[in-house]
Amino acid sequence: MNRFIDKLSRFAALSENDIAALAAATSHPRKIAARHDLIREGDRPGPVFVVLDGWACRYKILPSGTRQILAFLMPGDSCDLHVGLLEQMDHSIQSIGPAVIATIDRPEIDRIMDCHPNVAKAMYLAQLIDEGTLRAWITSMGRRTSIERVAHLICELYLRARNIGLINGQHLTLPLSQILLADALGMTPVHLNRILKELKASGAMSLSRGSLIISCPEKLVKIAGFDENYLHRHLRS
Amino acid sequence: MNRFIDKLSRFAALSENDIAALAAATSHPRKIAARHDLIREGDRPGPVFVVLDGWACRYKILPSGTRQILAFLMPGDSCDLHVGLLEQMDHSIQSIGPAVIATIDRPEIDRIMDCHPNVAKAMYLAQLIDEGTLRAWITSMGRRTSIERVAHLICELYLRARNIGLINGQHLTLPLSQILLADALGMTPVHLNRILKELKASGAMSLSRGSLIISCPEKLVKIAGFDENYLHRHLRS
DNA sequence: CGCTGGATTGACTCGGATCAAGTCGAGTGG
DNA sequence: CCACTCGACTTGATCCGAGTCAATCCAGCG
Repeated sequence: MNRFIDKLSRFAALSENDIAALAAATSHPRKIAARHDLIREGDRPGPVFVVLDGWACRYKILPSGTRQILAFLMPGDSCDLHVGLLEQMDHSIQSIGPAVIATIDRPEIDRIMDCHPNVAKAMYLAQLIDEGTLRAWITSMGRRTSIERVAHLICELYLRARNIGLINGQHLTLPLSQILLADALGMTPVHLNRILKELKASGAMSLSRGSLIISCPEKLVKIAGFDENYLHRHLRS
Repeated sequence: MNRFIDKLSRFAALSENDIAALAAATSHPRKIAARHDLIREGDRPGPVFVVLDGWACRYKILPSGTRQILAFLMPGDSCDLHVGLLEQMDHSIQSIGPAVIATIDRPEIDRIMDCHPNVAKAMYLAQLIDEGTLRAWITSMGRRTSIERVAHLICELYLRARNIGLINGQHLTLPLSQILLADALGMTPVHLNRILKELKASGAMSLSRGSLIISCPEKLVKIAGFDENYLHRHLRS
């Protein structure tokens, strides 16, 4: 099972040949320990990373020492195609738990993009969705209250996880500590904890020790003011 | 003078031929009134927009009616290459003042990207920088205090404007009302006004009626904790 | 000259940060 | 098997940055 291929297959019709090329490119993944930096801000970008299993995150550390998480990478997600054009990274990428990561170096990426237009199309779509997600995060941070923001992120993670078949029933295992979530949401862990309590009390959802249960999706969506359009699950035909 | 070509020329060595193709593609721009939506959230994306003169912004409106500005587009900036792949826009784009906008439709973009690899490279770089900017905004909203956030945005706008030759001396004309800036920074106009007063008092900068003067760049950079790396002005050779 | 939208200032409120103690659970080693 | 440790989670008390509400000022303009 290759979640990267699964994901791209949902974005474009891939031929046997396309799939074989992707399988070959990701056929030598590495196992990565938890909390291991794949690349750090300031480093010169190398190959493209593809998360085959486990979760990772993009983040920045500020002069004051605080951290802002910029994105969560789930199984199947990859980082920018063209990073190789840059002189240095403007952020870091770290595994969250233990993970399985493939790397595809620049010549191979270029070859795949040239010879497999449908793969290229799928990767462009993935990138557009990532960008839409960045914009949704800005919107959350700027204009949503903290309970809306938390609910919104949970909606996003739930839908993304469901897209790649990570859900059983209404239950999802989120390998994210409250500290991690707080760093993603731009708030303190203390406050996040209280908000989670509030969400639980409202009957919308509960999250404890990595186990997320959305007891009332409608309620959660309503609290979040969630509009899934930015995840672009309906594609242009 | 074509600011789009100027900008791309700084990202890759363009041949006469490359430049001619870009000039042809942007040879029939339209004049757009102030505060005019080029495209709205939910619309089906059409051609790629290129801002030749004037400023524009990407934004989202929330259910509560508040607005979050997601990016400022300055002369030379364009919007995503591959939007055409999407079924609908996840945000809107609006001119700020009167603007001159060219549109390049999908077949032509595809042709240019295919036949002019250096143009393609330059556009990929532009996109990577836009993405880095989105991440910098998330970092600002999540982890910077409001004075740091304001100073950071001003640093960014100043540098970007300088890159495209919009500066005379230390003076820059920003066609942005305090309301617009507040919507970009995720704060209220009232509070922004007080922060601007504070920045003026500190001797770092002053902004009045669209006229920005950075009286002490070092001070401003220090307040912002500004690191320009995300603008990627030094390119890989 | 009056209208209008942005800029400015003051008074008050409140969401979320900060500081400070715990509590709980999973490993770890004796 | 139990004590110890370490991180994450929880909860309470207090403080402050920023929002809200409201009045006023000001410049451009029909």
